[in-house]
Amino acid sequence: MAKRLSTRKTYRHGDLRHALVKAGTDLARKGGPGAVVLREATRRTGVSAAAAYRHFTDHHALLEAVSAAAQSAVANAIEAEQARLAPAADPRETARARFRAVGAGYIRFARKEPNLFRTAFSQSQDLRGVDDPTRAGASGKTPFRLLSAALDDLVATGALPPERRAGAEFLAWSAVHGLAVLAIDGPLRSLDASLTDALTERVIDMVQHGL
Amino acid sequence: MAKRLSTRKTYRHGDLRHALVKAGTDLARKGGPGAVVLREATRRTGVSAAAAYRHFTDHHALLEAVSAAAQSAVANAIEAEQARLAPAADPRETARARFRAVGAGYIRFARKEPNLFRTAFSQSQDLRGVDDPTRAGASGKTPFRLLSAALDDLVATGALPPERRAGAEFLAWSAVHGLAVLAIDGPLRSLDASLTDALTERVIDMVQHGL
DNA sequence: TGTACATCAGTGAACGCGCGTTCACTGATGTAC
DNA sequence: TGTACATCAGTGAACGCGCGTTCACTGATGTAC
Repeated sequence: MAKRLSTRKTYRHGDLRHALVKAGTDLARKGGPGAVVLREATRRTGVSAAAAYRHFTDHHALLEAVSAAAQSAVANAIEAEQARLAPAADPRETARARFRAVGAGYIRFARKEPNLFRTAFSQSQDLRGVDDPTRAGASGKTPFRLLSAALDDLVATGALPPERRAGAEFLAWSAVHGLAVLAIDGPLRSLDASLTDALTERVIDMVQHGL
Repeated sequence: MAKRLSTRKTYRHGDLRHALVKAGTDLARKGGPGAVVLREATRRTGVSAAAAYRHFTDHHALLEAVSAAAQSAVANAIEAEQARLAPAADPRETARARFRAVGAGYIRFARKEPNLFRTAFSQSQDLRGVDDPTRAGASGKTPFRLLSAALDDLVATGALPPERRAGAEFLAWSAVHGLAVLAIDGPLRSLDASLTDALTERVIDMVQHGL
C-alpha cells in the first residue's frame, strides 16, 4: 500500500542531513561559500529553519559539510580525468600520465565550477582532513590522497627518484592550486581560455621537471 | 592661534577617505575581508556611518580600497625583502637573488599577516589591476610588476633565455601563491614553521629550474 | 579688511532586511507487552 | 495481532542583532565683492 510518502512533506524527512548538504552545495555552486545560508537551505528542502539544528550544531557546521562535499567533487573530477586516459604500454608513462591528470582535473574543476572550488577551500584545514571520507571521491581518496598516490606510482615505476619524494605533494599542490586561483580570481580571469590551457600544461611541466 | 583642531572632532575631518581605509585595514588585519564592516570603520574613525558615503559609493567600494591597500602592503614586503639582500658582484647572481626575494617576501608576508593577505586577494581582479597605483608599494610597482621586473632582469643579465620569458610571471606566481595559501589555510598550517621555510626554498627552486 | 553667500563634508535618526538561533510544541514511528 | 507508550525529528512563532543605506539637516570653510 502507498505510504503517502509523496504527500506528507513534514515530519520524518528521512535523510534531511544529506538533503541540506545538497541544497547548500547548490547554493555554493551559484554564489560561493557566502551563499551557503542555513535558512535558504532549509527553505529549498521544504523544511523549517529549526529542523537544521537536529543535524548540525550551527550554521558553521553546515558550511563545513558543504565544503567537504565540494572537496569530494574535486576528487571526483580528478578521478574522471584519470579515467579518460588511454592506457599506455609503458607503466612509467602511465604513472606520468596519471600524475598529470591530477593537476589537469583539478584545474578543469576550478574553471568549470569556480564557486564550488572556492567553497571547497574556503575553510581552513589541517592534516586531519586529508583522510576524511566525506572529502573523498568515489575511489575513497581525497584530492590530496589522489596526488599522494600518483606520486607514489611515479616512484614505484622509477619515474621519480625516491629521495625526491618527500614533501613532493606540497610542491605540486602549490603550483596547481596557485594556477587555479589565478585562473578564476586573478589576472588570468580576463584572458583567453586557450592561454589558460597552455599555462596549465606549462605549470604541470614545471612541476614534473622541478621535482 | 590654535585652530581647535584637536577639540573639534566633527565636520571637515580632512582626510576621512584615508582614515576609513586605514581603519578598514586594521579590521582586515584582525579578521580578514569579512571583518571589514563599514559601520565599524566609521565608529573607529569617530565619524557617523553616513559620512562614509561621501567617499565611497557603498560598502563594496570600501572593501575594494582596503583590498588594494593590502596589496600595496604585499608590494612593500617584497621590496623590503629585496632591500635586505647583500650586494653580489655578479649581476646575474644579483638578478637571481632579487627574483627569489620576490617569492620569499610574498610568502613571508602571507605568514606574518594572513588576514591581510587573504584580504589582498579576496576580490577578483583582472589585468587592469596590475598597474593600479593604489595597489603599489613605495617603488610604485604592484606585486605583479615587481615580479615582472625581476623576470626582466633575469633576461637582461642572461640568467633566463628570452624565449622562456613569455608568461613566466604566471608560472612563478602560481607556485608561490599556491604555497602561501597552503601555508596559511591548508594542511601545512599545522606543520612546523621550519618545514614551511624549507618548502619555500624548494618551491622557488622549482620555479627557477622549471622556467 | 569685513560681509554675504554657496558649497559640501559632516550629523543623527530611522529604515527594512534577512540572518542565526531558541523554544515549547506535536505527532509519526518503532518497540514492548 | 492489537494496544500503550517512549522517542525524537519535525514545526512555527518569536527573538535580538548589526548590518548597509537613506534622508533632511547643519554648520565650518573658501570665495566674491
